[in-house]
Amino acid sequence: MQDKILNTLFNLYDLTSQLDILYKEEFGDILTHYTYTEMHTIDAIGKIENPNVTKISKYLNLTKAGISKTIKKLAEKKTIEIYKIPDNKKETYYKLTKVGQEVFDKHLKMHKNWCEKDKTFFKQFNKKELETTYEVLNKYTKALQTRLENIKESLK
Amino acid sequence: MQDKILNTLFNLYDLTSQLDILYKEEFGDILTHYTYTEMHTIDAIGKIENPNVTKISKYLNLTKAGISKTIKKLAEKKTIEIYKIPDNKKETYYKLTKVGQEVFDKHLKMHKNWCEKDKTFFKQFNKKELETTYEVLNKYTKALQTRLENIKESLK
DNA sequence: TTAATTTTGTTTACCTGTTAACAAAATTTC
DNA sequence: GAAATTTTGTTAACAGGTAAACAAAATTAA
Repeated sequence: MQDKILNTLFNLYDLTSQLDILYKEEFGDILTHYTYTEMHTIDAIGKIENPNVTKISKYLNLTKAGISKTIKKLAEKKTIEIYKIPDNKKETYYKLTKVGQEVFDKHLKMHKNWCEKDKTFFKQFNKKELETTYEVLNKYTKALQTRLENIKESLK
Repeated sequence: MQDKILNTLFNLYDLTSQLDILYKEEFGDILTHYTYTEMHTIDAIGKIENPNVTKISKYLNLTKAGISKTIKKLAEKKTIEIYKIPDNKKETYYKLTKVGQEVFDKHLKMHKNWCEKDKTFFKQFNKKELETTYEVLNKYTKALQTRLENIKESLK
């Protein structure tokens, strides 16, 4: 049974990458002009307060170098705007343009729609079942985390 | 609770990419000279019967172009050997060299060790709990698959 | 207030993957 | 058996990520 669970987790993992590919296509219209990463960067800029490269990269778990490049492309596409704050020559901030905001809204709407489907799906299970599933998954995640820490430690 | 489950799944997903990074490092020695993809290609060559580019790419869910490049590097490193079968000028086959076999064995050993830890971990749950978890995950995977199909269909 | 350190963001060189175009070989069709 | 199609594997151009080196600015320490 344990093997079955791990296998299913692997399948889920695999599915997610397919979702990634289709993700942006589901929108149609303007959204098809953005890659997966660009979409997420737009989303981050829409959600983070006074977003700069450092904050975005932390939010998306990507390097500053990577974000720096994506930002550049989005600025060229006029999806975002660059601005500076007086008395701060170091940091650069970004905000969505009108087009950027449209993309952001559509993305959000789509995301909500997706969550709605999830909600309907999970109704078939009772509280106990969901709690058990959560417990197993959560404990497994924590166990993996510990193993990971140990490996990192032993590499020092 | 459903949100908690999805969140945990996301964390698991994120963890896996970290595992990817550390994966090869846990071996030490010769294994540190191989990237994650190279390791998996070596593994595939060791496991597939008469492996060629096409078979390996299907096995690893990567494109033939990608495998073609990895193969080239592994051959340069003398980890694998290229061979042809008489009366077949089209297909090219690969096999592990002595070094390659060592890497393969070590990788296998490490993998078994990993599974052993999983086995120990899952002992804390009873049959019922594991079955419930499996059912939820499996059904969710299938539901996602269906959604994915529908999106693909609507894009045609 | 100067010096040392940290933070910020960019550029460079690289890695690993993709799609698309291709040539060569094998297979199928007629 | 010739022609059309499919299979096989390579290459080229590109996408999107990384680490490392860097300059400029801000902060901390002395």
